[in-house]
Amino acid sequence: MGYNFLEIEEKWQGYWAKNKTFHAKNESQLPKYYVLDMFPYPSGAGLHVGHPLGYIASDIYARYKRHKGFNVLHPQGYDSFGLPAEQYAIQTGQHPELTTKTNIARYREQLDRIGFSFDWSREVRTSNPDFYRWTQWIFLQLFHSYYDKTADKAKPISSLVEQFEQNGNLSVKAECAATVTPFTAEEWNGCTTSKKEEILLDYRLTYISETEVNWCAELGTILANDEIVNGVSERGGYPVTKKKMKQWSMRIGAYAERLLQGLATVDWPESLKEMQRNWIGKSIGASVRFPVEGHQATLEVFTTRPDTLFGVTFMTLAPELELVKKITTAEQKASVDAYIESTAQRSERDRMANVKTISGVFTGAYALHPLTQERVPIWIGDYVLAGYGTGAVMAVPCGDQRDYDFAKHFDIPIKNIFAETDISEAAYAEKSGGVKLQDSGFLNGLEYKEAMTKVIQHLEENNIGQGTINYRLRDAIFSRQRYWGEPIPVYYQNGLPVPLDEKHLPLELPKVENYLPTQDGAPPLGNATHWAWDVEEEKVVDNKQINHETVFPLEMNTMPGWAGSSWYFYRYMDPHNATAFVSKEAADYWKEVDLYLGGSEHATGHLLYSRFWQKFLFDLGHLPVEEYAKKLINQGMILGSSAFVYRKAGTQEYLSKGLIEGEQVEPIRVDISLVNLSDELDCEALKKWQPQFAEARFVLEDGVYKVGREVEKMSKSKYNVVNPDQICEDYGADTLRMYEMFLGPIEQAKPWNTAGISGVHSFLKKTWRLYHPNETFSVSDDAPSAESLKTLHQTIKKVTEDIEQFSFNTCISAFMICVNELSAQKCNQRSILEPLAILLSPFAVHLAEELWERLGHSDSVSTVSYPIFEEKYLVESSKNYPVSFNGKMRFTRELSLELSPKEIEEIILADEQTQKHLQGRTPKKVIVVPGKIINIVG
RNA sequence: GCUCGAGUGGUGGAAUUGGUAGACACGUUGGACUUAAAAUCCAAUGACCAUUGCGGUCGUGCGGGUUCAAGUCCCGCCUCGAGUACCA
Repeated sequence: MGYNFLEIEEKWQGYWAKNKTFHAKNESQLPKYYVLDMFPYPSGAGLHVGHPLGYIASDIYARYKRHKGFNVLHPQGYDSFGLPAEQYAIQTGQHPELTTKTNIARYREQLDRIGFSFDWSREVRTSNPDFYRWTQWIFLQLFHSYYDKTADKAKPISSLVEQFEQNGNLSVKAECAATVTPFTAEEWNGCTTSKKEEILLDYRLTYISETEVNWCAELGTILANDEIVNGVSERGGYPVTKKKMKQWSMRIGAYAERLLQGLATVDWPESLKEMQRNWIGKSIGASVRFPVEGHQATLEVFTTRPDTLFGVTFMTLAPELELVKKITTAEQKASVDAYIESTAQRSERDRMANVKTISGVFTGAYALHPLTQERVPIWIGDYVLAGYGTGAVMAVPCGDQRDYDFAKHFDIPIKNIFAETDISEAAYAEKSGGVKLQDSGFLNGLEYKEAMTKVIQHLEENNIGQGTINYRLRDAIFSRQRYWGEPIPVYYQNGLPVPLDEKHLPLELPKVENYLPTQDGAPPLGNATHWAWDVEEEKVVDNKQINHETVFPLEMNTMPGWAGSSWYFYRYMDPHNATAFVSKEAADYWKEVDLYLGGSEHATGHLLYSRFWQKFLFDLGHLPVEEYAKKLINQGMILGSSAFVYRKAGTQEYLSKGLIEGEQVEPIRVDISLVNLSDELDCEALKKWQPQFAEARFVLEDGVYKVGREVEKMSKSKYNVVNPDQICEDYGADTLRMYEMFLGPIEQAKPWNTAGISGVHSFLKKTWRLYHPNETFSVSDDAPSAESLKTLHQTIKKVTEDIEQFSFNTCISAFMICVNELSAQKCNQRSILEPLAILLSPFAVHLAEELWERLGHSDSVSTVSYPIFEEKYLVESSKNYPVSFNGKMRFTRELSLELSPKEIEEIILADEQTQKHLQGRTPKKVIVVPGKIINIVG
């Protein structure tokens, strides 16, 4: 009877489904543990071997925690709204709802085959109305809230209204739009309702405003900063330009400081935290106000170097700034307009490519230096970004390289305020180094640090500026001109958004004929005929009924992909709740995610937005903790190994890899299924694969055609996809699971290489044979040998330590050593083999179940809580046994601790160098290996 | 440019965190079993020298340093990967 993995795996997958083995309960006396995977986008291509890597790792840990006696929540679901799902639908010409459904079914089939211990009764899909109802609900909470800077938390907007009614906004410290002007209580109370609404919109945590956005015409939508990579869209790689549009945004900036501080409290990879810190981009400095000569206007700038204020010789504004048009003089108007025009047309990518070229125009206007009253020319230049700070800088060419380059380029004077420095070649940008200020009025003779304090104090006393902290993090744009997303639950009355009442949720996505995105940015929901809100009937009605008195148009933008994924992990706790997004009891019991596994590509997207929503919902008292993921591990990507053939330029002749040296060849990707494990190509199969190879002639080396290899991302278009189903078919899911873990550390990116899989597979066969020594199952009830006990205990120790540290590759090595040793010992004792089956069960999940059953148990091994995983047992069993050597000094390192003083002396006397080193002192501990002293302590 | 991270056999990767470098696996070579193949088992496998007997020398990207002891710590380089990109 051999190891029939196909039969065994099918049997146990059926058993788990039937018995709901992995069903987690919300009531339990056991301690809880929540293991979460980042849920997948159900794209059309199905899973490749890279996708399950993280799921396997988290599954092992979840199963391990169950054995340790925890009530484990290990759910799975689908992020089924958003660009990837929609793009696939567009490509295949099918409705996204349909493609999403079929894709999910395919994913589920593939996932089931790998034997995960997910509790599928808790499955969520972000595109289900039951789910997005609560996404919309959270949106409404944000709409009805503002950020109180004094209390440093979000509060209901009603409490802001109360303050306005009593004191206006003069004493209110709240996060708001930059354009807010001060008003008194009288002024507020005198406002019309719609004026009040307009003002409140500047304070709401989600708000609508005219903003400069990243427009991607190909995708027909705007994109958030984190959806743009290298100036092109992350998805598809299409060009992106700047465009002004009315958009919903999320005031994530209000949480910048807390998002930064919170990182210190979570166990996340340092590199990922660093990415978030950089993205938030905190900088400390000052705001300084420069009056504009001959205008009412004041130019406010942010600078990290207020100490260099006396070095200002010009100002630079971002060309997009409104103020530019107001202050430009008649003579300069033509050139300024031309410059504004040319920068507006440049795509993001052009901008990035031309970072080195210096461009700008003088506006003709002058600012007055707030300390010296000198006239300072105002320029515009595209090296100043409209979106950062106030979109204006005070230029100090002697202290900043960009200002220096700009000044040199346009022949603007440079004033050196740093004593004894040479700035003939470059600016002096150092902050330290004992350089003193000169030509700087009351700052003369001071160094960086003192000058900073003194100048900020001076600015504040004279009301020309103040110490300020600035963040790079910008508010997140929340509207997408796409069909496949959550409808935003608002309608428009008098041009102002009015939220729906909670009781009307979900606002369901309407059916439309044409869901394709448009080039001009008109949302596809514009095609919906049934998309108006009747406030009297309180329901969605036909567009024809819009009358702007009782029936109003509904919002046509939808939410971005990150909306649903920003809170889904709480829905798993209580997935069927119809009255709350999660019940208080469920949230209090499960509390937070204990272990979160996913890729680092979400560092500045999902992982930041979800922390923002978490903090917001925490502020409002809906959630028990401020950070939702205690520990996070990034799994590295599994890459593909593409295969190449080399066509001699202009011919049908294909050269084997070793023959291309010095030849003019063109590498062409071929499907990796046409290549065997030794990189040899099946030439006949290639001819049939694609017509372009039908006439191919192959030039062989050593009788075979060798292909070239290159490691790159796994993708259908690169013909390098390895399908997990095929691996399961050939070797079994247990082999797949163990091999993926054996490949290397989980955090590391690594290419898939099927060549090594036989090692893991034969390990499983060997394990099987351990229980079936003569082809039939047989274990003995005799007492185990000391040797076998030692092997088992060493394995328990090593495996436990390795699982705790997520070092699954070394853990599997330990299993291999264990089984090899037990085989050599001809061990067949139940008292060894039974614990071994349990130990193996998080890894070889199906095999362990089968062995467990054969050992005579009627329950599932997955649910067994066994003392071998308990520390008490572990400590006792983990004592190291002496290892004997045939030398003079037969000690293990552990034993050397027990050397008597006399023995230590003997060892020292035997070694001249040691005597010299010790100089008569007596060591506490001596560590010895055969023939050598390797450590002396004391 | 800036910020992280990494460089170890033919290959993937270990190394108790300063203590016998190369665990485990793949690959390769030889052997056993077999009519044969597959499967399985055994042995060898960092390089170089020696080999009837022991053994020896060099070895963790490069160059220095600390230490009885360095893949691991410090200083200076080189290469690769990731993130970010005029952030004032």
